[in-house]
Amino acid sequence: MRRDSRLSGVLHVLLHMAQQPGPFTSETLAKAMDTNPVVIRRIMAGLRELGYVRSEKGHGGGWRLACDLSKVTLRDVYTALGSPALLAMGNRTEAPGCLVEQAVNAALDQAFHDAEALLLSRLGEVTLAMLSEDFRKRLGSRKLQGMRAHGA
Amino acid sequence: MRRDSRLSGVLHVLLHMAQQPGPFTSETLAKAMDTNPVVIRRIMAGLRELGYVRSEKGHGGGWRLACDLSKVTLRDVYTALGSPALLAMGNRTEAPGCLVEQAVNAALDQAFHDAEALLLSRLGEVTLAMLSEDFRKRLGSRKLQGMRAHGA
DNA sequence: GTCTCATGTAATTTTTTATGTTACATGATG
DNA sequence: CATCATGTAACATAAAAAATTACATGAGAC
Repeated sequence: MRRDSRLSGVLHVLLHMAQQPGPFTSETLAKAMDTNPVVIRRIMAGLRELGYVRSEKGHGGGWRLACDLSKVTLRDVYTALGSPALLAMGNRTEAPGCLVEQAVNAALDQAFHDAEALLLSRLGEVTLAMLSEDFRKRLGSRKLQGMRAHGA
Repeated sequence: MRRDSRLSGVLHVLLHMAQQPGPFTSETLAKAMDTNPVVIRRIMAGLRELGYVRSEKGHGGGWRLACDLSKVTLRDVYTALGSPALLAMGNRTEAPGCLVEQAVNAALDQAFHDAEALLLSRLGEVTLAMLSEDFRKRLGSRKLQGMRAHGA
């Protein structure tokens, strides 16, 4: 099963943008994510509709954060992507006339629903600000490591 | 994201087999599941290795249940399929040198892991016998409905 | 024995969907 | 008005599940 990495990707972009003020062109972001500018625009379009980012055309244009990072959760970002499927498994067929199928679907749906609810709940607990904070902490650690490696 | 329906499919087959003793040919099962006999054999192969079903060649051959339905959980069946991916989303890349990527992955992995654990736990709570029981209950309801429809 | 039936499995094709790419329109700035 | 950047549609690519084809193997039936 191929796994959808758009959420991971867009979070990556947003955190990079949180480190510097300036506007970022799709091309710049695409290079940082090792993908294509059009892919960036496609992903960011959903975020813009919800007001998380802004875009400007022409000279000096590009993408800019337009939200309070402490107010936006990973779940919000997920929603901005169009709420793609969370689970890799599904029922063989909806609208089953077969009673066996109904029994199977009922059992699986229950388990699937619980797992999705938990996942969404977890995503709702983490804000972009928390991620950014985590990133800075890691940055600090790496700097220390580097100093130790050079004999400081 | 295309959703893997093998678990749903194989449960369907097993429950159908639980309703009658006789051996079932791959072709019969395939027809009931509206798929191809080879797909059935492929799916059942994993179950056979774990001893949940047996197969016999030649005249009068076919597939037969070989386990106590009350001892086999949906999680066991899932494992027999080779434990395919449960979640439709994943990290953009493993082994990330980028610290932003590390921060993002850490947050997502936590949420993903929790959801997977819950799903597996739920699947482990349901046995094939329970599903079979649920099916019979539904069968009873439908019969009653039919009788009412005919004015009984 | 050999004919038929059924599984066992490799190889190939189809289908679906995320992703990548090309092309061109629109708008903003110097 | 020339350049830069987004906005999109249209098309190409890639990966994986599913379906299909083809043929080998083994087990009764006659």
